[in-house]
Amino acid sequence: MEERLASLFQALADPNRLRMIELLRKQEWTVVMMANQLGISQPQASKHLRILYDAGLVTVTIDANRRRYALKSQALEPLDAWRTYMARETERLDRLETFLAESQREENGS
Amino acid sequence: MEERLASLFQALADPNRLRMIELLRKQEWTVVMMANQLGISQPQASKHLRILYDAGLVTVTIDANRRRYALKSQALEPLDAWRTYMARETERLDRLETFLAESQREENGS
DNA sequence: TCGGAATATTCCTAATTGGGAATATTCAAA
DNA sequence: TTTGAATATTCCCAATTAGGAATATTCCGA
Repeated sequence: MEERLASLFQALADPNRLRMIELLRKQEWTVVMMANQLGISQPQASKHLRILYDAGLVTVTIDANRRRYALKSQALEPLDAWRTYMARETERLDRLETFLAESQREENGS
Repeated sequence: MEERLASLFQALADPNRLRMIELLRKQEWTVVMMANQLGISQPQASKHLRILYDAGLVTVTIDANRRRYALKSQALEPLDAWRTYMARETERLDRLETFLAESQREENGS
């Protein structure tokens, strides 16, 4: 269950990969473009993009000598769903806390 | 910059910690309660809660012998902000892609 | 005051990870 | 066909991490 979401978070849990994803918002990037933009080595760029690919966060288009990496934006949707879920339950918690606090005051007669 | 968000994701990048946060939606939990609920050892529960605490995701109330851990729900807000940011730019990208695709068709005269 | 419960911490180990360096592969261009 | 660019992969190392076991500390209740 949570393994799936945890591995999504794991893929996002690196500054360079977050920067990659943010760059991919705007356009497709090749590995070397990405490496230059981020100031990291080409192998590092390849590795991080591989991790994003394995996590289903990007797609690859083979274009002759190059690979064009693109954002698979719907891959971030589980994150939204989780936040919605959390927000809903947290709201319920807030109501519960209010209720309990009032009950407590009544019990204590104060 | 992204380091901050990356470390938030890092704190969430573990199934047990995700489960903890989900349990904390509903009520406060002590370490032993949490360990029993998740089927993990007490030290493991302590360690994971410590990580969540260091990430600013939970608060601790010292209650005599016990610690009551509670969710600090606003700590998840940067996540929402990032998603909003990403969604906005991605939408722009979608429009750009449509535009480029049309330009391409015009260039190719097809 | 003493025993037990609740908790955090430390030590250890196996696994994972980020980054560097080197290299193999593929493909386009000369 | 040869050269160079683009990319992925492998090997290596240092750092981090999850989990188990043991233990120290704190505090409540008998």
